[in-house]
Amino acid sequence: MRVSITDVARHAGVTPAVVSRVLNGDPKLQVRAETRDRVLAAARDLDYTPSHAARALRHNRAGALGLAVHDVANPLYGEIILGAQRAAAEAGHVLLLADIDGLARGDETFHRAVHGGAIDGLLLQRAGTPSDRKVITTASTRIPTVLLNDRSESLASVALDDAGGTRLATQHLVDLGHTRVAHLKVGGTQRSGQRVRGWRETLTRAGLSADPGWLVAGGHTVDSGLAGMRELLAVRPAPTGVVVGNVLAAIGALTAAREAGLRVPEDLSVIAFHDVTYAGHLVPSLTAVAMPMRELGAAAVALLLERLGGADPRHVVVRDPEPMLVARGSTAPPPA
Amino acid sequence: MRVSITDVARHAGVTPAVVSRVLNGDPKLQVRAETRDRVLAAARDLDYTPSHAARALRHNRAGALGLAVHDVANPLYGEIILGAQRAAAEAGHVLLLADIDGLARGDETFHRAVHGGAIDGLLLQRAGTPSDRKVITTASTRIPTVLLNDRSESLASVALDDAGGTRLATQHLVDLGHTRVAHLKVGGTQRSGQRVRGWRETLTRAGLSADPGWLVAGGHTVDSGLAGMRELLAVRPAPTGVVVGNVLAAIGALTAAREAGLRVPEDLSVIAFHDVTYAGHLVPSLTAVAMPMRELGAAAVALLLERLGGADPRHVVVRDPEPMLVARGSTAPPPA
DNA sequence: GGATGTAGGTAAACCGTTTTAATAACCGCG
DNA sequence: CGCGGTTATTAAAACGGTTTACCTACATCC
Repeated sequence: MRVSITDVARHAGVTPAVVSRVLNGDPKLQVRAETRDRVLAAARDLDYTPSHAARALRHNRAGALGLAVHDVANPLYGEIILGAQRAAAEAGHVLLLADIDGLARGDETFHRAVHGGAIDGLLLQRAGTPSDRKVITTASTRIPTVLLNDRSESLASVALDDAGGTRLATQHLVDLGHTRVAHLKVGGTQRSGQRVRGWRETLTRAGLSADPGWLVAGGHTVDSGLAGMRELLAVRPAPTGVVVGNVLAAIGALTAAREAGLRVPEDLSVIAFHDVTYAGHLVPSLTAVAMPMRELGAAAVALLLERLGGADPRHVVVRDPEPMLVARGSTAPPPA
Repeated sequence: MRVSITDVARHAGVTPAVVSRVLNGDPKLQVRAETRDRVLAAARDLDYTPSHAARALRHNRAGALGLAVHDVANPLYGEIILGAQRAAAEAGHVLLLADIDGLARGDETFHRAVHGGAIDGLLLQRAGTPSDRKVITTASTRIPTVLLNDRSESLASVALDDAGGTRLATQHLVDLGHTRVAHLKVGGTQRSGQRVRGWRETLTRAGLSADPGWLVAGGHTVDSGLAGMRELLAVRPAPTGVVVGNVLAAIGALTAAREAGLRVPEDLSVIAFHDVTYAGHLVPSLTAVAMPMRELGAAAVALLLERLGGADPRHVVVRDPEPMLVARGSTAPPPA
């Protein structure tokens, strides 16, 4: 049996009201120190924990946040999830995980969770698929929603300093002496645009050309990077360095280069946006720009809680810590 | 405002009781078809969804399951999480994510979630750290708990066919003609023992020696694989093939071999337990035994639900689909 | 025509907390 | 001694469902 507040009350010789008010520190409560102590002792003795459901019912808030992503198994999302989970726990909220593609397949559980008030707010990592739209409309009309890695006019959102990170990556290649630098971008989202901007600006500022032919669409999977790189390798004049918008895509890009008989970094330099633990163990080891994914997740939770507090939706860019260049073996000066 | 069951009742001209019983399909309810239709129509028109909290309070079960892992960002765990999440959703339960190391650091949120009845049961992927013990004692006395990738006498548990997978990997090397096959095991857990058994049995059955010197402890990180492999490379007589207990450790092992000037697979064959999407893009591409991680997650949820239904704890081994050999470029016949 | 049955509901308690308004006990004061 | 003012505590409603027991028509049967 659960031990309820009534049990504690009986044990302490008071009514449930007193127990509740003591335990929650009601400032309007006047109570003798001795009574307070009896209540606290009883609660401790019985190992009392308030019922989550009863609280949720009474307060009309669940103390839970939802997190919906496309690919739980993607290590980058994993970092976001970790950051979000910790921040939520710190704030006394639990984090509930959902799978966007599952949801959109008419997953009734999610609908019930949102409309039934099982979660107070939603973090959403969309990827531009049709599923996203469905999920957003289901959720955002009922509960505050925060977009991760994205920007929106109507909803709150958090993003990384995509432009800054790409600038850093591009500048690294420029500093090495590259004059023909391509960009394998990640997709058609807003953040992709920021990255393109970072790439273009850096080249322009260095007096170099940002040839549109060097801007090719990849994706955030190994295969999309492979395909994008194959495409890019056919472009003339051929670039000597490429900024890849995602670390998994970069792995595919390395494969494509190898297929084409190009040596990395001697013939072609590759630098990835995002870093992963094993990047240093690839062959060649992969130079990357590490982005604060964990902090992104934490910031998203903070923003969501802020919204739950009644604040207006806003857009936040996570710049702390800054994007960091991790120079490894896949970048070098261009061939002479 | 939320639309409550009372609103629906008023709209349909009946009492809340009828609405509840119609919507939940109470077999003991006698109702005219016309009335039933009115109720259903009202519920649809008002877009009614029952309150999660109220149900949870009344039924004394939350409709939520907890999943606690050590490393959310680990791609292997990601697969488990995905499988569990989908299975839970299918069964009408939501999945709640927790971070074991966070929990053990005196995370009050988790304690409140378990003791407050926010989750009905817990899936736990332990790793043999002291944190695990704390979490287990917190949870398992209050709610049914299922151990993932492990075995226990007192608790329910699910595991993979670790012995079978290792047999498959070892046999692959034996078939290629290797006679000196080492095993870089993953740790001190029960499942590690199963793998050692698979390795030993296969070699013995082939009339080969399972030299204790060829059994070295690694781990499930890149670094632990690196360290373990360095150790193994000092052993004489040197093995010509090695079965690595984890794919991340295998990546570290490849690095160690490269450091030592060994060519893979010409001088040394490496095969990993577990497969990941990018394994084919490593250099050399990594031969691996793919294990049904997603199904493991799903089976764990099924077992937990079974326990919630009152069944006794039992141990389940997920054998469907079977471990599958994915032959790639890191294995070849031994040097002549 | 009174007992019996059955279809079609309804009333009310209950789950565990929180919170507001009310009340009892006590005190000093005139 | 009766009154106002604290101080300490309580009673009760409310949150939104579910469920059991009960009630009311109406029809049936002998």
